Amino acid sequence: MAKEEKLTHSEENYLKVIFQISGQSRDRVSTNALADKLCTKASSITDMLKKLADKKLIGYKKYNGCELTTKGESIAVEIIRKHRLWETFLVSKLSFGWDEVHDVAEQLEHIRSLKLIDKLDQFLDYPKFDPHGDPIPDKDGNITYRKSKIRLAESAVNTLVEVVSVDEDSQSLLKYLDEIGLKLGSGIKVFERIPFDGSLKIEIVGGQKMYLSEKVAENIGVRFIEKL
Amino acid sequence: MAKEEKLTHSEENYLKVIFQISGQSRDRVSTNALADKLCTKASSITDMLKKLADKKLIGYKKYNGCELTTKGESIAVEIIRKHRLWETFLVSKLSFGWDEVHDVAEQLEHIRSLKLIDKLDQFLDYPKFDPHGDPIPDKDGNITYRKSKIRLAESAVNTLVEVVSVDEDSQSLLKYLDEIGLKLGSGIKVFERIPFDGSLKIEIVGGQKMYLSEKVAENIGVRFIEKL
DNA sequence: CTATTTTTTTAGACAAGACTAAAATTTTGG
DNA sequence: CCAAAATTTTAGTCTTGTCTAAAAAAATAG
Repeated sequence: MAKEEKLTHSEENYLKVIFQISGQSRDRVSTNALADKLCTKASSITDMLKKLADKKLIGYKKYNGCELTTKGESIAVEIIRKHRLWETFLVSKLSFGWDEVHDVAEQLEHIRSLKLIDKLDQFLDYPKFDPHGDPIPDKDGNITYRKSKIRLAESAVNTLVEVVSVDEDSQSLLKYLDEIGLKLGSGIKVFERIPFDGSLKIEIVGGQKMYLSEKVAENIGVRFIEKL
Repeated sequence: MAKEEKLTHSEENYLKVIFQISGQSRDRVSTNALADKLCTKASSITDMLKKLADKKLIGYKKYNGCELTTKGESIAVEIIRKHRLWETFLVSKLSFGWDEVHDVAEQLEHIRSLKLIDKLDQFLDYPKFDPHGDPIPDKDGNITYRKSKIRLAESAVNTLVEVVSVDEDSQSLLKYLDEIGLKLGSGIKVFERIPFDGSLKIEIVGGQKMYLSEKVAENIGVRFIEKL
């Protein structure tokens, strides 16, 4: 049993965001990157990084960013597990839209209860993915990433791909995707990439032909299905 | 639309506890009573009462306790609504025991979402009472108290009564009631009140004959059924 | 390779919410 | 009615997490 010093919501948030920014590759995370994502000033970040380093949750070297320790990572993953399970609950049981769950889940992810999350997981029948297509870590913190996932912005032209995830951070993006009828599982035919602005000429299978900006395409995860 | 200044968890807790202590009769609440219930020092209470008074959530006069304003009361009732709905969720959907829900609900009651609570209410099919038998305020803040409810400690001898509520504050009480097989809806035959310590000789209908201490009997709400 | 720009850290301040110790007020008991 | 006891408030301190402004280090450009 490690010492179960409990963290504040704020500390938990920092760990979560460090995890998210560092990505699968576990890169070191810069102070400014955190300030951006957390909407605070760099000086506040520095303060907190010192505290987290004291608690052995991150490695931190002045002017050289930080990275999670094993302990810090396992806490971060736990928070992400909670976040994604709650999102799943909100969508599948309370019929929230996928664009409405993020803010509420940001609050719910900090509820402390040994029992609650496992019961919720069970109640939801052990879902593997959340409403945005992101994998839900299991009880032991294992995350099974979809190895074949790429960004729509990077997919080749003249291919058919399937939408497997969308970035959940922006409500307005999700609303827009809703409007154009793009969902998880949708097929997308990629016809052409416009050199000028990187936008894509596509067809949502069973739906409309249209152009998607590069920025939108960067926030959509797909897997390759076939050449056209 | 009133100004929707949002309150901290702490402020919400104060309002909730002021409501609970003042009871149906809306009595003024003393500083010490709050300190006891909130497990803080009286000086901390004074500080907070000043803040709440500034925000017009309570009436406060030095050395004379406080009482909720209309605005404060409606916020308190909202928190209680959330608390009781979450408890109901935990017990009826996640199969928590009635003795396990209080602490988690104390956290969940502070989740802020316009939509969440109404959706939850709907999901639970608009329950009228929580797992401890307390009434759940409706969307508009109306609470329908059971007018016929008395404390078991005060019920007459040689009567049959029905358990309609138990105080939820103490996990150990609830566990004990579980052990002796006492539930909401249980019938209790009250045979005798021992003058020495106020304990009661009872029979749980369909269960055992036994003695209940006065302290336990004070925490059980019942309604009269018939004379024996 | 130095000068400027960018990033990061330090120093000092503040608000929230708690605490302790001491002072003030109210209540109570003879 | 006055003295002791209980309650409540004030004053000053602490921690957490944020901020601004200024200093320090690193990165970049000519």
